[in-house]
Amino acid sequence: MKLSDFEMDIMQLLWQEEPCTASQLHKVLLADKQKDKKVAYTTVKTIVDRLEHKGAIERCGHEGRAIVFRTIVTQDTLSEQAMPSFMQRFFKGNSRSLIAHFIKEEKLNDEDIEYLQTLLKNKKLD
Amino acid sequence: MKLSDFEMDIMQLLWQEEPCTASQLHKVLLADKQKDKKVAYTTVKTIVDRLEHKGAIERCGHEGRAIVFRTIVTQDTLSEQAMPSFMQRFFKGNSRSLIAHFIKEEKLNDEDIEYLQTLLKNKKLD
DNA sequence: CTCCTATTACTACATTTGTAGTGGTACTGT
DNA sequence: ACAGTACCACTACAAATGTAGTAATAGGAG
Repeated sequence: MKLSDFEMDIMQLLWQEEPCTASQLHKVLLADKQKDKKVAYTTVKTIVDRLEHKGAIERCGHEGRAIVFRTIVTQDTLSEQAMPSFMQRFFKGNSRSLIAHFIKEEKLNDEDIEYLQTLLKNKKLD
Repeated sequence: MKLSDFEMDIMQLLWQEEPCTASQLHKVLLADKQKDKKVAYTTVKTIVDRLEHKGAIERCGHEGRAIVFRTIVTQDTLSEQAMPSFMQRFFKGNSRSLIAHFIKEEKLNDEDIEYLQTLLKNKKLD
């Protein structure tokens, strides 16, 4: 399943807020600082419709007249599908340099670092 | 600068092969095992034109009648731009779980692991 | 019960993307 | 010098995407 950027944004919200209605999603989107972009309710609804059509989400009830949705696919499923091609495009499939990039560029606190170190240690033992 | 998937593929080739012409890129694409997909020369040329138009690459000479291109933007520049939104979409900006995902899912040999461990150690010292 | 409003289903449309054809022509081999 | 070919610039077009309007109506407020 391939989702567009905006579709992924909505999925992101749904994973956090589900089950919820299209207008709830719309409100969350508008409330979201960080992005000044305003979209109309119908725009969100269109994306929700497309997600439903693609089988990424489904109806699971009503709230008044509004339809309540929940996700069908998990975040992991989607990222696992998207990851390889993403890697390919940006790091020629070299996972080491991808991970290195993130370790260098992203903010990590000591706890994060220790957690990742543990992961690496376990990986080595396999 | 936002590049599409196919545009990124061509950039990938260019970073490896530059400076080179559209037909050289086409040949490399066709030669590339892994993908059975065949594209016409004109398709590649169209993408090259679009990349030029977007300012991602530029002409740097001729080879017979053919135009030789080279990249303008670097891989780092592009991935740095793409990364935040990618992270956002797939990992809600949580770099720790992104890195964890890759450590768990990707193949890494002992040398890779030791390299990454060193990086983490240095990061901690900052 | 009636009216207002929030929602829905549907339609619309400009852009971007993937994909390729066409017509013209600058080189190249003979 | 001529023909063939490879390459260019331009155009085309369907599908996907971002974005939103419209008509109809179910539910809630009074």
